[in-house]
Amino acid sequence: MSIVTIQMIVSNTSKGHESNHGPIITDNSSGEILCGSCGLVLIEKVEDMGNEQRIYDPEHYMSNSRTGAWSTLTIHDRGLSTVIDPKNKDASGNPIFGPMKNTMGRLRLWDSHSKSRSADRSMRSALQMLDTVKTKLDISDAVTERAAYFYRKAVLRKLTRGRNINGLILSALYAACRESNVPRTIQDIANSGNVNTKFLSRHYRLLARELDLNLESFAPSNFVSRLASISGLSEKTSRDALYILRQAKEKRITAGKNPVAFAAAALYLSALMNVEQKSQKKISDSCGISSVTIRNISMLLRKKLGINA
DNA sequence: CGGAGTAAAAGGCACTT
DNA sequence: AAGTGACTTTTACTCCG
Repeated sequence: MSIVTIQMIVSNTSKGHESNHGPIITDNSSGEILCGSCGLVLIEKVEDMGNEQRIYDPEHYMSNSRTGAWSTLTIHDRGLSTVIDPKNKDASGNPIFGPMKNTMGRLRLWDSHSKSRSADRSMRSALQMLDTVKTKLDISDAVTERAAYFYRKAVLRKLTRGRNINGLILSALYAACRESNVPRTIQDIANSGNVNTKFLSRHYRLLARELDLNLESFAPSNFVSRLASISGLSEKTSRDALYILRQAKEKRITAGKNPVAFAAAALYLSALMNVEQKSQKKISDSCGISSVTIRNISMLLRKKLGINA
């Protein structure tokens, strides 16, 4: 589909939207088309938003790409802003003197004011938070973009009014992780963002409800390698734990329960079988699940899967 | 101490009033 | 907005080897 076609569709469908919209942003995975200046979702479902040409190699791609740098959702103005150079030099590098110097100073001031005091000041702080947490938890750019997208959607729905920005941006990140199956718990994200878990889960529920997000919970197996390395368990043990979890999945006994708890219990059992026993308490301490829960779930696994350990 | 087990409290969820 | 009930998890405790 070409840009021209998209613009035709946009002009036909965007009733109530200003006709002078900015660059059009497309979201290939959800098939949405957003207005680049106000973020309004113009079209909800579009088929085949991929590049028109087939891509054979990077050079070929670059020579066929029609656009400049990717417009990114994770910079508050999508990387389109300009900054007035703080050095008092003109375009050819000669110093600026006298009244012109004062004018430049005033322009710079206005420029920075427009950035820090305008309506998107909160957007800046949100995206800054997103960036720090992304770095702390080693989350990919793709997932972070997705989080920024959710956040922008939340802003459009006016969910930010009177609400905590950190709560929403962190929920957006958690939602993006859930969607992309990047195993980060609410607790992980809450810790990195210096907010408490209850606060974050409250905001996440709000976001999920308002944006009609229906995200699957993580599979227990996602957490096995991480827990194994925290608790210092062997490769063999985590492989066996994965095997246990696969059986548990087949028996459909994991639904509605904390996936981390299942991962922990499976590791506990497989550690027993591999004679590198860790006490329930030790595992519980390192994974943030109570020893009672580990006990209960490992009992459940023993019963349902016939494990004698 | 490690583990099994339990009662009671707390938290979250869907649904109703 | 408060209440209800089914459900999961935690807290705090006892008992056993």
